[in-house]
Amino acid sequence: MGFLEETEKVRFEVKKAVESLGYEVEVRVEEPPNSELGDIATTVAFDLAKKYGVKPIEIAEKIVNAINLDVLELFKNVENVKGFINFRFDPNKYSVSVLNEVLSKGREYGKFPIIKKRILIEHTNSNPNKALHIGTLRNAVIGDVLARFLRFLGHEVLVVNYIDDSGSQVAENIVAHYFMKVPMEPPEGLKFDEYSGKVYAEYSDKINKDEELKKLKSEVVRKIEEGGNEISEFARKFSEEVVKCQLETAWAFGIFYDLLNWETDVIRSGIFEWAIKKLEEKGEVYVESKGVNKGCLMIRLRDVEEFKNLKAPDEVLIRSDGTATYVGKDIAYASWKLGLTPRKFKVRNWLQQPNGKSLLTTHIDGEEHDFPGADVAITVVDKRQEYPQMVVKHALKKMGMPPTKEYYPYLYEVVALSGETASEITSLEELKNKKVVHMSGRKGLVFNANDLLKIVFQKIYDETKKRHPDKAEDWLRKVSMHLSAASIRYSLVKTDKNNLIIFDVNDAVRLEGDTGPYLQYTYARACRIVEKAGVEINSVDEVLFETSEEWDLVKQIGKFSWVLNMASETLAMNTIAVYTRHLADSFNSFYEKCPVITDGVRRDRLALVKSFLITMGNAFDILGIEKLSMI
RNA sequence: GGGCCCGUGGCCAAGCCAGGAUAAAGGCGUCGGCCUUCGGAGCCGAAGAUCCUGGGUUCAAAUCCCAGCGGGCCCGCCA
Repeated sequence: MGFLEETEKVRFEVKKAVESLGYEVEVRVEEPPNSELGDIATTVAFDLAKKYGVKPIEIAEKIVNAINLDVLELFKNVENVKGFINFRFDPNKYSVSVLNEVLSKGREYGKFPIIKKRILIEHTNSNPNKALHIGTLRNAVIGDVLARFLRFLGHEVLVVNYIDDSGSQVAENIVAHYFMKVPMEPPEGLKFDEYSGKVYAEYSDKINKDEELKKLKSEVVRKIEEGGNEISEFARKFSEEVVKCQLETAWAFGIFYDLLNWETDVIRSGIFEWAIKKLEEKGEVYVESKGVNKGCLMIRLRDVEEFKNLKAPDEVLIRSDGTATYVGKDIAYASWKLGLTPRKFKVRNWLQQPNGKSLLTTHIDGEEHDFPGADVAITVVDKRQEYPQMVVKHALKKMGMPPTKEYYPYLYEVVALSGETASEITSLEELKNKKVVHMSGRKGLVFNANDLLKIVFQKIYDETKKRHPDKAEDWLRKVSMHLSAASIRYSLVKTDKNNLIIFDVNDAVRLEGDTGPYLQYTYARACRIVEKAGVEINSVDEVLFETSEEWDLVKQIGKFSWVLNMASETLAMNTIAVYTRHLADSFNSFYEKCPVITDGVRRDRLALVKSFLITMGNAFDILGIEKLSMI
């Protein structure tokens, strides 16, 4: 069995030994700082020392003597080192066990028993009036990896993308196109989503600084919400055009969805109305009679402990002009996610995705969508939206969300630009010396995901062609595309979600070191060995490993499910990316030192290479990295 | 005014939530090696760190607590 199972066995045996000595304590196991000391360790002796006033070294000695090593078949010994109790694997036995586990489980390797849940993951959530940029891409990649991961573990996962088609951003584009007669045709060379982003940047300020146009915008929002009129039809068509472009970008990165939820449909389905009524019944909303929010429907939040110190904790749900705010609609939408509302969306098939699955979209003319509600609703949103997400969470509680349900805002830090990159894309010299430049759609200061993909692709294509001058153009393009997408995905997911990413183009096109191409290169060179060996191998009886590189690789492979188990608790997807790189590092060191094919084929080493490929492949599936046998 | 996040070699960064062993992965960059054996997008080696500062808790602190400093963000009839 793998590391996860063996740590559990050790924990159990240590606990038994401790109890046999008449003590009671929680036993924790960990990895020693270096493998000279052992493979699994516990500091339980120190805990007992504190709790019972005994000497750690002495109690550790007693525990070691009380442990029945016969039960721990894969271990060679256990010893007391200054109070630390260290277990050491028998390398041959553990290697055989790990390799057979991997070879027999294949694509299932890494899974562990779970309590299966229905999980809804919402990600991407770009306003449908602009192209995806590297910030929304971080959102989409994190969400996609989460979805792939939770599916891999065996959960039932529904991936949705919320289309904010009734907000003020789209309304501004509609004012520009519909009333100010800005043409709908993008100029040569621009996709529709890129074009609409430019129109938004150009007209947003104009509209908001002009009272007449602002009134028009408010009217547009109202019309869009009402539906069944010329403006709402026009707006839906506009948004659909943008969303199609955004989807093409997402697909290029291997990101797919199950359902698109349109904000206007939150209103038209009656879900919004239901949610407001529910809050009214509970006495949690009121109409403001004075001050800046006069005439608005507010939700009362001043009674919530964590909002106590805010200047104005109550939040607007319906504006004085009768239109709904984003938060208002999001509360209603969240009540649907968790199955609190009896109202249903109507949905229909919209597009066929390149992964073969069709994409559903909410639509007024669709069929009723049968979704019983998720146990857990994960919303991937950037940190700036923490406050409104908390509002949603508390509103759900006020509506009577059962404690078995969980609303989980999955927060991550944004992507900003380095001064260098910001000044390059805007030709504004003054930005050059800044360390951080935040992107802004309104200012047109954004780095689009497509543009990044093009730049990375060019670099990778040139490199691939140099290495394979005789390969067909089709192959070169396909492989380069997979490498480019993986490269960008990896760079976005390997960083801790709480860290601000300062994006710099020069760094983004790197192919060496801690990069996606490095991982895929490693995978491909392992494929070459298996191919050349030409020997089927599905199990091993014994191994003759004698190098530390072989042993390190076995241990790394064995740790996969242990890493996934931790990730399932923290939902920190970067830990899976970091593990995957460690795994590649171990393989490359092994590769240099340990030939598999010499006079004949070393069967044990070949089994190790195959096990590596299976493990790495499963990790790639979770990270959304294509498994290429040649790059 | 209130709140959240980040601070680890020149730069980027793992580890922090669940504290341990002589205090610390990896990458970029710098320097030196390795293609007549499975792909050099690789490997091996060297130099480079007051883990922001000061207190505290503890047998043990990069990790937990408190205060401060520096950077980013949120508190809108935007989303």
